[in-house]
Amino acid sequence: MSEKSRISMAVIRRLPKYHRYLKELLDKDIKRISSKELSDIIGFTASQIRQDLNNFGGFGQQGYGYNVEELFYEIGKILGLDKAYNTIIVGAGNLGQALANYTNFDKVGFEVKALFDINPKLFGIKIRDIEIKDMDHIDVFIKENAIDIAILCTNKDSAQEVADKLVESGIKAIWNFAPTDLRVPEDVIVENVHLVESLLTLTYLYKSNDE
Amino acid sequence: MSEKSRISMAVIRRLPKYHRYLKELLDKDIKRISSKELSDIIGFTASQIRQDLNNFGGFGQQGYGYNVEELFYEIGKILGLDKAYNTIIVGAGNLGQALANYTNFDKVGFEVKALFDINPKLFGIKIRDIEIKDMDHIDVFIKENAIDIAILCTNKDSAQEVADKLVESGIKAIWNFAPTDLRVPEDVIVENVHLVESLLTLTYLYKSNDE
DNA sequence: TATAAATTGTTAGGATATTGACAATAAATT
DNA sequence: AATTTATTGTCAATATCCTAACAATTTATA
Repeated sequence: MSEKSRISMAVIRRLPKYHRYLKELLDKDIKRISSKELSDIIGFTASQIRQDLNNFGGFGQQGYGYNVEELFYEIGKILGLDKAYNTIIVGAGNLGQALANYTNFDKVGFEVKALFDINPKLFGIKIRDIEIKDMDHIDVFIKENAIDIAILCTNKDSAQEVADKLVESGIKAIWNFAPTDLRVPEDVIVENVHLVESLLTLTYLYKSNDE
Repeated sequence: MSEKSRISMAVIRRLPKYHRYLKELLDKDIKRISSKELSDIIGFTASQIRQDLNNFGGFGQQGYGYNVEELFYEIGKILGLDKAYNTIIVGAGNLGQALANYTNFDKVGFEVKALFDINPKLFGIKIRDIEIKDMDHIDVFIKENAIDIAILCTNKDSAQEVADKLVESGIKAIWNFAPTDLRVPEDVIVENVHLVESLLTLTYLYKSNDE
């Protein structure tokens, strides 16, 4: 059961960024890096980097720094990238279809097993070999295909209803693109991508920029 | 010029959420709301709500609460929604095209004036009357159409180069969907939507959930 | 109209997050 | 081999953010 995490969300949200930058270093064949050097490229203070990493273990070595390959691997493991994830996309509108086409997720081990929609006209259509299926059969599909993550791309009005159905079917992780907040049981994780909120943050900053 | 903002990012990122919830109240014809009631539906503490709002002025009234319509309007103004924005989408791949189709932005006053790409096969194609144009002519278009915001949907490798071009053309606000961090002058605002980072946050929490 | 109830704006206190400093230790240099 | 340099992990100090409390004031009730 969900033991209260001692790691703050601030730290957790920085982890993927470490992972991304370490991947770039790895691609450039850089073998080692100090917190100071990493600070220069990633923009966090060296102190913060050391403290963040130390939440999970002493990956570095005094006088040397961090081994890039090892650290990349370790952070990947912390993020859960030591396993592959089966996902489905619920809502096969523009955004759902675009995400089905988005291959950046594949790279890190996410496979989209199917899209679901309520519109019969879409049933059977394939996006990159991923078939759009009838929402009515989603619960069976989730169980038979060991789906870990549901990517919710419906409109605002259907989102909660669909989320309820996903939870009933045993889904424990929802990546929510619908512009609303979902009510789910405690043991279900929801990560929101609220595009409009992001855009309004941009306009706020844009506006404040020349005041 | 960019006077140092006294409002913390934590507050700024909550504003769009207030705006969204107030819109819902407005749609339900609710005329007034107290910080306590808002707290119950939005999930922040009443104290935080009052303090957040008070950064921008005393919108409430003792013994009464807040007038929903007024507060919605005021927060909209704070977020810069008292004007319309002209935008372009740069990179007409799946994501770019999906965003061109995404009508949720229109609702709050954003108009996509054109898409741009380097692929000649796409030139002239229209998404909802929005034409895909040749990237080579982007600078002229930006100036002639008073573009405020560029929505960057290229791949990682072209992102910086394209951003440079946008900045040269006078763009001061970039909504970045490319999975990389952009280097831009101080007076250019970048708001990132790093989908992979969001997804990895989800897997982290998912994994930690049953440990 | 007088009193009670509701609710804000704001101050102060507490919690959390970030940064600075440094002893401990490894690597590099002489 | 001894000395210098680099760099971590960690503790302490600072800064930021959030919550609790309450006087001031309005609304609702008697």
